[in-house]
Amino acid sequence: YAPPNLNQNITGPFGELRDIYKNGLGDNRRSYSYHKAISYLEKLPYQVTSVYQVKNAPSIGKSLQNHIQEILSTGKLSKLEHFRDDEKVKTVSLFGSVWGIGPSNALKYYEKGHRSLEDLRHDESLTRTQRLGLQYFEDINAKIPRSEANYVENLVQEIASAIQPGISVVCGGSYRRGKSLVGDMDMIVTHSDGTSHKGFLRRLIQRLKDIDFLTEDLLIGYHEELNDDAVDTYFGLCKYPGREQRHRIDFKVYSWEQYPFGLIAWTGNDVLNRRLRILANEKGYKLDDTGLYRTILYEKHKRHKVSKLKGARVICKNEKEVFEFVGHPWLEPNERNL
DNA sequence: GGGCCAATACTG
DNA sequence: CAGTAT
DNA sequence: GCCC
Repeated sequence: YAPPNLNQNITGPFGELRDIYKNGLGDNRRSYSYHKAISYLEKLPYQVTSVYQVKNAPSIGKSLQNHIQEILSTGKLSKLEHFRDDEKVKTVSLFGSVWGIGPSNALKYYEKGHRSLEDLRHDESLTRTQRLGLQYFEDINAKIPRSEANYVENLVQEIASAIQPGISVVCGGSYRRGKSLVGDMDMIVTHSDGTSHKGFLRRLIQRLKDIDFLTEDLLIGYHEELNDDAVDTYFGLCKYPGREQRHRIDFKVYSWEQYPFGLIAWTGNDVLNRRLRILANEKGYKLDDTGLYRTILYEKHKRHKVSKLKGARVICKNEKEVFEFVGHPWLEPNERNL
């Protein structure tokens, strides 16, 4: 799945702005607006040659229309040019694209006088994960061919099965959505007997380190077996035997009951996740990667503040039932590139 | 003018 | 607790 | 940023 994208002249600059707002300025909402517009534009079956063609497009309002108009008539986008010329914006945005460095620390490092990733490398105050993010900056940012993700999915499934028969490993994310290139690998793990997933991640990770597949840890979250709804999590880097190139890989282990929700959440895309959660909200439910729950309005005595709590869980045995329950038309994974 | 997904978990 | 990430 |  690799749509041609006939509007790269527009989505290119928009993509840069999206990254600047997200990584440099920490403005996720504005970044998300560009994200949605890009998503819409890159799937158009024709090239936009006049701003009238997007007059009524969803996610493209007054401001983005003006941007498109400017690109069509001048071939450039002054807003972006301005950012490009702004060393502070440019640098902070670059720093913020390092794994482990967010907008706040990106600014902090800039104000300390750093101007390049090389400068950053010499800073003593980097945390362990920031150092890793920096060390493998190129590797982490490199797209992964679909074939390699497929190989990893099979490899991990095989090893997982050997440890615990019946374990299921699925590679989610953009891989499951059918993309020909993926950013990272999101492995979703479960077991149909409802209990064998407990404590499994620790064993899997150990095994994957033994064979030199997992190389660096970024985040580990193992839980006690008593805690039923906690999700064991692992973020890290991996590589192929005989190769040094690292890839970002995540593991999430769900109970059989949570599995359909985990699968949806980790398959995405994020636009769909938000849409589903808003729909659930409107029906008086809360949706996340572990389940669908009745919303309980909880009136705090002080003030008129009303907060929401998770109530009774709705059982869904597969993704379809979740879509159906919240009232969203069913989408195959490869139709979820919204 | 104000909401915009949601909850959790790690790190320092 | 603030920051970061998913 | 978009959309009520």
